[in-house]
Amino acid sequence: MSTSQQPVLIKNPTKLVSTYPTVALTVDCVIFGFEANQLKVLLIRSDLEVYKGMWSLLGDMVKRDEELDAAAQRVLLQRTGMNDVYLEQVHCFGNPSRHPGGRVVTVAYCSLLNVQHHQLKILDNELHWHSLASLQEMAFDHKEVVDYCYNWLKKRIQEHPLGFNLLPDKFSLRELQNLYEAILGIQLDRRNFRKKFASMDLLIDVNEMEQDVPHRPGKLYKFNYEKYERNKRTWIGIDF
Amino acid sequence: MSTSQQPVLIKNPTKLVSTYPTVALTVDCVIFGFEANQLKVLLIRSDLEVYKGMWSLLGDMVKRDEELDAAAQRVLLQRTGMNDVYLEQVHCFGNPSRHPGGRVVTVAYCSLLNVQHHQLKILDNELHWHSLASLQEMAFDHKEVVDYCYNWLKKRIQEHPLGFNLLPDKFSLRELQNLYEAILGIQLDRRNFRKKFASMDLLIDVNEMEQDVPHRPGKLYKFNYEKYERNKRTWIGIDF
DNA sequence: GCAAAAGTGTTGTCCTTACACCCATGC
DNA sequence: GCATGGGTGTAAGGACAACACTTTTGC
Repeated sequence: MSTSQQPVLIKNPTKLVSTYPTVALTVDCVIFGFEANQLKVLLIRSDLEVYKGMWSLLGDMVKRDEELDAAAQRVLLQRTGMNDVYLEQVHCFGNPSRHPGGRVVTVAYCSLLNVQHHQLKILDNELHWHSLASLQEMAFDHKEVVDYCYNWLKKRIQEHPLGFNLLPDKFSLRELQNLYEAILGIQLDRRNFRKKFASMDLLIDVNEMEQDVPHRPGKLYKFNYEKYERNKRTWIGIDF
Repeated sequence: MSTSQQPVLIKNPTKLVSTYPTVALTVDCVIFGFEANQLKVLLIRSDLEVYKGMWSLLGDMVKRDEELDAAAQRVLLQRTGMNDVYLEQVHCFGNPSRHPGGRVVTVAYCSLLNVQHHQLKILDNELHWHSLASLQEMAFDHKEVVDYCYNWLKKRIQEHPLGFNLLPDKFSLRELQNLYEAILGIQLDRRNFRKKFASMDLLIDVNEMEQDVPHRPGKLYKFNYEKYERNKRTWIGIDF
């Protein structure tokens, strides 16, 4: 197309676009949560017969004239009743045969939710938190999408304070460390971990203690989002 | 849509997909190069009259049943005559009014080319290397796409040895440092820069010297891709 | 001989890692 | 009193930042 030598200008862009093949476009939300020391992902049962019994991401078509980000927000709202959720575009998946109903290109969005804070208000299609570790076959290419997003998350959480979205407002250092260990799949030294966060000086001691733990209760902290935003660095690294 | 309470399975996915609105889908290639100590980007003149005179990225529709990655490769081949080029998906842009001809969603791909190595064989539509610094208004939302990709590049180049794609096979440390300074827009200490690369031990001394420089010639090096691939780390950081 | 860039080392600081003991609480 | 995790400090090594002088080459 348009490899012409002369600068022949196209006067009617609409006509040009009408010559393009079109595809169905969807968004899929990969919503991570954390509970019982396990990373979870929010799934529903696929309602396609070919994928009978398999789990599926929360997805839907993008409406005419709808922004992609807005579509992802809408899907989340419609499926779970939650809004005002942090959501990031991760990748676009366009394998021509990824959907049995014809070509459907999907844009994957990722979000991290506090399982306690966001009660699921809608439970249609068996919406539930599924353990990431035990996730096997899924509908469409959704396993691939989840894997991609999980890798994205592992990298992302080392550079940005996303983890705090997965915890209660007030959390103990142990909970924070468990979160990092669960997501990254590695063991971290407790003293160094605490020292690290102490030196960052981004945790606010709320002068409260854990309740109902069968051992010495730990102090609770909040994340200092304000200070973090003020001091954001432009030069990157392992840190945040 | 499918917020039904009962598990009524859909038997005909094709019929379902046919109810989705469809959009035109394109790929746009943001090709960075490096020349005369400046970061450049490969552009053509837009052939839409509404954008008369403005610069545009190398883009084209995605064909029916064409992979997104393949489409990006094809665009690059068709526009420049180059193939076997490293290309990465960066972001999907779906603003409903980004194209004057109707809704066109585009997936941006980024590549980094060695300007010397890849002679432009096709020069249609005034294909040329444009200085990134002097880039002003562009057709469509292409300025936004370029800015996004440039930010992506700055981050990416700190974590991956992409820079070597922009240099000749054999390069001097000065050239390498110039590249980093140009891309990141900062000054780096020469001794520390050299020490850093020396300690990484990923450069092969080819026992040659620069030619035709009006000063003391520097040693030339090659990047040790093999060793890099062997020792890739899984734990990330500023390093690579 | 002069201009221009190549090449090279040291020191202080900070960050990271590895590692072991006492403390507070629930039961 | 015992089990469980909370809380703490130090020493060594490695990475990074700051800094100046001599050398080689082209002209």
